[in-house]
Formats: sequence, C-alpha cells, structure tokens
Amino acid sequence: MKKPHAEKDSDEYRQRRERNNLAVKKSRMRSKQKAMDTQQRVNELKEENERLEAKIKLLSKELSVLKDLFLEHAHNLADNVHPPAGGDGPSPAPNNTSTNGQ
Amino acid sequence: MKKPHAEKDSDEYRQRRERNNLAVKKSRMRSKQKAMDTQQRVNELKEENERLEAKIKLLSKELSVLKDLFLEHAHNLADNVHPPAGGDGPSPAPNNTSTNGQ
DNA sequence: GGCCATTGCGCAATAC
DNA sequence: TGTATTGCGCAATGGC
Repeated sequence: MKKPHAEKDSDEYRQRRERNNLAVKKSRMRSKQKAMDTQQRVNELKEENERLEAKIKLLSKELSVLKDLFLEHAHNLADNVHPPAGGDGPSPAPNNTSTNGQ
Repeated sequence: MKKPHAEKDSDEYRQRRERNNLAVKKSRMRSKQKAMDTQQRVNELKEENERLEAKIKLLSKELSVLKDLFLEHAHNLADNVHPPAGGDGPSPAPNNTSTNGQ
C-alpha cells in the first residue's frame, strides 16, 4: 500500500516537485557536459596521436640513416678500405643488407 | 494563428503521440549508444597512445646508443687512433660531448 | 525518514 | 506531412 505522499495541490507537493525539477535539470546538464568533455577528449587524444606518429616516423628515419652508415663502415673495414681523412669518393660498397623497416 | 492539430482525445492525436513516443525512444537510444561509443573511443586512443609512447622510448634509446658509438668513433679518428682489426684496448678517449637528449 | 540524483517515460515545440 | 531531436515535468527509484 502506498502513501500518496501529499495531495496533488498541497503546498508541500508543489515544493517537492519544484525541487525535483531543479535537480533533474542539474543532473541533465552535467550529463550533457560530460558527454561534451568526452568528445573533446577524443579530439585531444587524436591530435596527440598524430604528434606521436610523426615523431616515430622521424626517429625511424634517423635510425635507418645511422644504421646504413654503420653497415657501410663495417663493410669498408671488412674490405680493408681505409679512406684517408679528407677522402671523398663515394665508396663503391657492393653491400645490400636490407634496410630494417619495422 | 494555429491549427490545434487535433482534439486531445481524437484517434488521430493518439496515433501521432504514439509514433512520436517511439521516435523519441529511438532517438534517445541512439544518443546513449553514441555516448558509449565515444567513451570506448577514448579508451582505445589511450591504449594506442601508450603503445606509441613506448615505441618512441625504444627508438630514442636505440638512437642514442648509435649516436654515442658514432661520436666515439669520430673521436678516435680525430685522435688518429686506428685500432688494428683485432685490437681490443679501450681507447682512452678524453671526449665528453654530452649525449644528445632531445 | 528525508533529501538530492538519476532515469524511464510521455508531451509539445521545433528542427529537418 | 512525417520522423528526429530537444527541453521539460512527473514519478519511481537509488543512495546517502
């Protein structure tokens, strides 16, 4: 069995309704705000992501350049090639150790 | 001037209300679903981000190791140190070019 | 027991 | 003219 709480036209009823209406508005505003924040977060993360991807690309490139230099040098040593300081001829290295790309 | 559309108790009115109620439900379900998707997207992006950060850390480390090797070698050349193949003495390089940490 | 918060639901206005 | 979206109020329920 229920207690109708209060008559529909009672002062107390109206006050309760009024307060609840406010609470509802407040709650829904928060909810909406949260949704927007989440969307915003997605955008931020996407940007951050692109930034990181770019950095990785850059680092990978640098790394592959250095590795190639190393390989070339190693081959020179193996072939006992010692270009004197100042030498500039592009060493005809017949190497072909595939450029690591991972 | 407005056309009251239909009497509150007309059949047509009820049908319109009914259909609108359905539309409302549908719309709100979509909206809720979208919110959940967005939240999910945030989680995915966060994971992706961590993955990328880790990769950057790794690449950076590799890069700094290679760079250090290069610098050491460059100094050996400058000091005219040519450890013959098989030589093992750790060259007493007085170098100190700070390890690039960008 | 009381109070605010959250949620499902229907109504009406209005955007599309 | 019909559906979609949105603000709003009501009532039930959750949670402290």
